[in-house]
Amino acid sequence: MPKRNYYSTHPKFYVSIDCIIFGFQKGKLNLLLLKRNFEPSKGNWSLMGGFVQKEESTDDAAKRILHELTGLEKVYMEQVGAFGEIDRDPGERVISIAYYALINIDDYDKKLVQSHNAHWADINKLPELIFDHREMVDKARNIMKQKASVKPIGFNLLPELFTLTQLQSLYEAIYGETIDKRNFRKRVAEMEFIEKTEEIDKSGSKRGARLYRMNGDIYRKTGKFKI
Amino acid sequence: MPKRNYYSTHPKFYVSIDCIIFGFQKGKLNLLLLKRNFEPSKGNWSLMGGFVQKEESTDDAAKRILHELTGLEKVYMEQVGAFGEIDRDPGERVISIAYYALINIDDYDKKLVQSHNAHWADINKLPELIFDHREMVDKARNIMKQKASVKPIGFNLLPELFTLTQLQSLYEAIYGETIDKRNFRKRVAEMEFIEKTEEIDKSGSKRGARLYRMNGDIYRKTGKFKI
DNA sequence: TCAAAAGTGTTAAGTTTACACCCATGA
DNA sequence: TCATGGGTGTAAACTTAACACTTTTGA
Repeated sequence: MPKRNYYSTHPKFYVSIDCIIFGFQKGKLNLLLLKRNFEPSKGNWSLMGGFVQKEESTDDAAKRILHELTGLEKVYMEQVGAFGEIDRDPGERVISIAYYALINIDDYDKKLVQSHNAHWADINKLPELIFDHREMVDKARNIMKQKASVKPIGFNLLPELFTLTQLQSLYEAIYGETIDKRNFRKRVAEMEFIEKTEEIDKSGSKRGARLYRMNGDIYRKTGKFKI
Repeated sequence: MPKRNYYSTHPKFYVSIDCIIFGFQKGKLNLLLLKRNFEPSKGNWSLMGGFVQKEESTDDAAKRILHELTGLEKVYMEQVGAFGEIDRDPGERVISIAYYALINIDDYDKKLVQSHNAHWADINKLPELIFDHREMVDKARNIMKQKASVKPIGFNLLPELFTLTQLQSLYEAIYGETIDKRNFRKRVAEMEFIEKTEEIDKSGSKRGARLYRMNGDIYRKTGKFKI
């Protein structure tokens, strides 16, 4: 069977990317959502999305689309999976690949985000989302939670320097449950790659709290992570 | 922006499915592989694959493609993820979605499998595979291992009635490590949905071994699974 | 009668959980 | 001076891991 025919008897599809963008602020996990200003489903809330182009891999498309919204590069992203129900997009048959991203809420380009009509929403109080975006969010959240318990990906949601209280409240938000402070700090103390710095953060309390830093090199050499 | 234009400015892609088909036999995990009798990469080993069609979801396409090879229906399948590198298929740009399947090696249609030139290969001694199929296999294996430790999906690889020795050797194959027999049986005994039957299997030993059965109804009501 | 797989409990080690008070500081 | 968040250790409960011998039976 010649090449041209082998492939060309089959149909082609639009392939899109949808991004579940996690941020962490004031003790809450948030998602960056767009109010669509185009059809279909104009005026409704959706994930940031876009179409895969000819000259890019799906991973690159996800990076591009995240960059278009946030201005960020080199962001931690993971694929969530492909969503391929026939009528998932009522406008056309589109197969979508979802990715989640973990960003530091201080770093992104606020004007760019505003210009896309995007807003942060508390992950526990999400508005209704278009299509199957809610399903994507739920799947992303589960995958992220699982991974965050076993790999130090959570630090992507924090500034470079953070207090142990911030770190704990991040993990409480990820797991959706409270954690014992003393047990938490005991575990952190055992991880050498969570380094104590000389700096003190006075913004959260009168007394001030020690700032810590994640050291990726130490982690890669020696690290066992478990929170 | 009118519907037709919004979508139609974007390119379309062939979307394929690749199936990682696990079977369990003689204490080993095996994969069902095809020797391709068509271009590209004719004569090389590959996963069973096919193209998504217009009138089917990607999940349905995966079911269809598995059925075409094995004759099986209602098989346990899970998505592994989308593989979207530009040159992953040297013949054409194809985005592939991988699924893994767990089948009982007694049940499939042997003639159909033969007619596709497919063979079982020990997962620890795989031949070289085309394209990015090896990467798909590795990812599928990790996902399956993780899931099998926490949900009773392993039973899909066993006949309806099985001995505890079979069950243990299945989990040893999945984890790639040996398990203590007494500790293993202790854990099994605590799971009410792994039911002892009245039947004895004499094929594996002179003495004979008790046969057990997985009871899905009991699991759904009360089940905690952890091996 | 013996080889081969089936079956069976106990103890030590390690991990996880529960729990309450003092400290430092700015308002 | 006091309200607020920062910081610290111990003991009990539970879970996991290590370990060896007896039973049955067909060849």
